[in-house]
Formats: sequence, structure tokens, C-alpha cells
Amino acid sequence: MVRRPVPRVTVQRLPVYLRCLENLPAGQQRVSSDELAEMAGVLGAKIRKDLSYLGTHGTRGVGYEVEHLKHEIRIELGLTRDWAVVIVGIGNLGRALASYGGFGERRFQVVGLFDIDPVKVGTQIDGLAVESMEGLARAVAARKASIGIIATPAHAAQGVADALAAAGVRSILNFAPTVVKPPEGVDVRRVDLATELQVLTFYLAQSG
Amino acid sequence: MVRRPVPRVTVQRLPVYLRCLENLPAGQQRVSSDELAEMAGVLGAKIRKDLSYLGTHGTRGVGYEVEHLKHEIRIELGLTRDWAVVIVGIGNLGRALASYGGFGERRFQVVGLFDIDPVKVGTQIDGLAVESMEGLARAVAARKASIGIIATPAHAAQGVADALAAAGVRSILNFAPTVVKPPEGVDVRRVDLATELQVLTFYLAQSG
DNA sequence: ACATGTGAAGCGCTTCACAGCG
DNA sequence: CGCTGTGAAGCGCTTCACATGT
Repeated sequence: MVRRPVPRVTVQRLPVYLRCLENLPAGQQRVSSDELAEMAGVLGAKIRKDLSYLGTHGTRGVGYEVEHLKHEIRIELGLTRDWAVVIVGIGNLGRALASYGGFGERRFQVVGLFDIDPVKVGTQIDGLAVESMEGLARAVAARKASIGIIATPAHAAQGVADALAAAGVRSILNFAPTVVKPPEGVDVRRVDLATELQVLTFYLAQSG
Repeated sequence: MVRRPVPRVTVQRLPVYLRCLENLPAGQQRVSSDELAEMAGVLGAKIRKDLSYLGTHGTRGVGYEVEHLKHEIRIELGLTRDWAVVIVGIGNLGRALASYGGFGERRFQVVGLFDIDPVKVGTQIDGLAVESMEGLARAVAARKASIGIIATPAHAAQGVADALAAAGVRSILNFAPTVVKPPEGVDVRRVDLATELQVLTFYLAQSG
């Protein structure tokens, strides 16, 4: 009812709920918390508590209006407008991210690809040319990019993060296998393959 | 001192600590909790508490022996043996993962690449041939793979997870943008680009 | 003197359990 | 009745603060 701050963990689950809602059969108009919970792999009470932070109103005895709920979550996540994204580091991973189809659907637009390697500069990926690092600051400003993706080797990541921040990027997704110290006023999230694998092996090693 | 169970969050941080230790100057023999904390972006007390779960012994007034600590963390994470990994879904992302350099250093060996597309089957990536899904079960068993990576489209992920589980894989890293219901006895971790971006936009949208 | 190891307090999230309402 | 919305209890993690050991 009253609008309390949304807990971080809830923010992390909202995209999952949204995806589950989008996967519902086209005709389905209502969904209960238990039904959504089953799809998302959580408990019904967690769904209800999470949604309560949005000030959402389901209907008691009935459930949630699917379209209305999707809309509310999209508003909350800032998905009712477009976000311009630049990718720095066009190696294997950077290329894969550049051609990742899931961007457009969700209102993320890749507006720039950057690499330090002169051989790569000028290469086209899905109709977008790789640019040199010199053009980064101008491009971020001109194309109003607020999100930067780092897909460089570990040793280059901090420098790139600082350059992105200086250029005006306010959120960074770091795929480089290293800890990046967040520049002032910039939100950095880490996605780390090696870390995830090592967590898996911990539990593998435990059980035998 | 007494060996209590290691909290999940601690397990997730151990790979980060390990990487920081590996990045220390070659000659450095000792490290304090505050020094390591600075590198990892956490508080010193958290390092000490995390390490205390491993039954580690630093030296009061001095710090931790770098080599000894690295060894202890590697043992804890099961990184003193090799782990065989198969990758299913050889699209852009699957290819990038297949050529990811960080595997070998950390004792992960990619022993199989699988895709449902006959056009891709037979293709070589870094000296490894893409195989058809029919060979999955036999390959997992013969090559003793205990980790599977899913890099398929969302709609195929659950089926692949079940197939991997049936073949004997005990841990799965899911890159497909969907929630996978963990098969009995299998540990599934999700790495999801779209989710991470949406978390970023939440905080972007909040601040203006 | 200095840095670790750890009880204890504090905090945030999860889960319960049920009141509230259609 | 059925399902939501939510106080309250429970739980696990973080942080503090200092006793402990070198």
C-alpha cells in the first residue's frame, strides 16, 4: 500500500517474473501468485511480498491481471523507454553479445562497439562498425548511452570502466574476470563465468 | 576453529578472493585481511569471517600466507582436480564460451560441444568438433563430464537440462534466458544477461 | 603493537500464518 | 470460498568491537 523502498533482492527477481509472465499462453488473462511462483521457482508468498513493494493490486480470491502486472513491472524496471548500450572489447564474447538477439525485444539498443585493436576497428557486426577507443567519449555523449558493457581482458577492465564513467555512462555490466572498483556515481554489476563454475565445483567437491 | 558449514554467500566470494590473491605481485608472501578486502571490494571483517569457515589460520599481528591461503581456497572449491565440461548450443554465445581462455587455467576442460543443427555438427572450434545431440549421453559418460553449460535458445533449455541430468551431469550453468527447473540431484546456476541489464535499468530509472 | 578470530548485535530477507476482501 | 496483502517470527548474513595470540 504505502510505497516502501524495493529491496535489492526483489529487484533481481522482477526480471524473472516479467519473463515468466511473457511466457504465459497468449489468452491467459489472470495469474495467481502460486502459479507464477511455480514458473519462477519460488514460493507464492515471495511473489506476493515482492509485488507488494510495487504497490500492485491483485484481486483477492482471483489473482493478478497479466497485462496490468507486466506493465507495472516494466515501469518499475524502466523498460518503457529505450536504453542505449555500448560494448567495449570485441573478442569472442563481445561479438556474441553484439549479436545477442534478446536486446531489441527489451528496449536495449546497441549503439556502439569499441576495441583497442586496430585490426578489428572497421569490422562490421550485425550492421554496426567496430570503432576505436578514441571515439568512445564522443560516441557515448552523442548517442546518449547510459549503459556500458565491458568484455575486455581482465587487465583492461578498470581503465575501460573509468573511461566509460568519464564519458557519462552510469551503469556498467562487467564480463571481464576481475573486480572493478565502481567509479563515483556508477553502478557496476559483474557477470563472471569462472566464478560461477567455481561455485559449482564447490558443491560438486562437497558431495563426492 | 571448529568446521561449521560454509554459507552460500561465502562460497560465492571465495573465487573472487582467489583471483585477487593470484593478482598479487609475485614476490608478496603475506597479505592482511584489510589488504585483500580492498582488492575484493569488501570489508576486512568479512574476509576474516569467510576464511574462518575454512578453518584457515592466519597469523595474528601478521596476516595470511599467500601461497597457503590460495591452496586452501583451491581445495575448498575443488580446484585441485580437473573438471570435464560439455557445452550444449553452439550459437554465438556457445562458440564464445567454447573458445574462452579462462577454462584451462582453472582446471576446467571442455570435452564436448553439442548442437541440434546438422549444419553445425562437424564444425571445428578450437580443435574440438561439434557433435549431434544423439551422442550426448554416451559422451558425458565416456568423458566423465560432471558439468554442463546450456547456451541454447530459451525454449530448448529445460529439455537440454533434463538430458544432461539423465546423462549423469551433476551441475549445470544455464545461459539460456529462462528459468530451468533443476532435475533431481542437479545443481543449476543461471547467468542471464537480460536480467542483469534490467536490474541496471531499475536503478537508472530510479535516479532520474 | 598489530592483525586475526569470533561472540554478539544489527539488519535485511524469507517464510509463516492469517486477517482482509472480492 | 479463494487468493491477496501483510504483520510477525525466523533465519542467515553483515558488521561491530574486542579478546586473543604472536
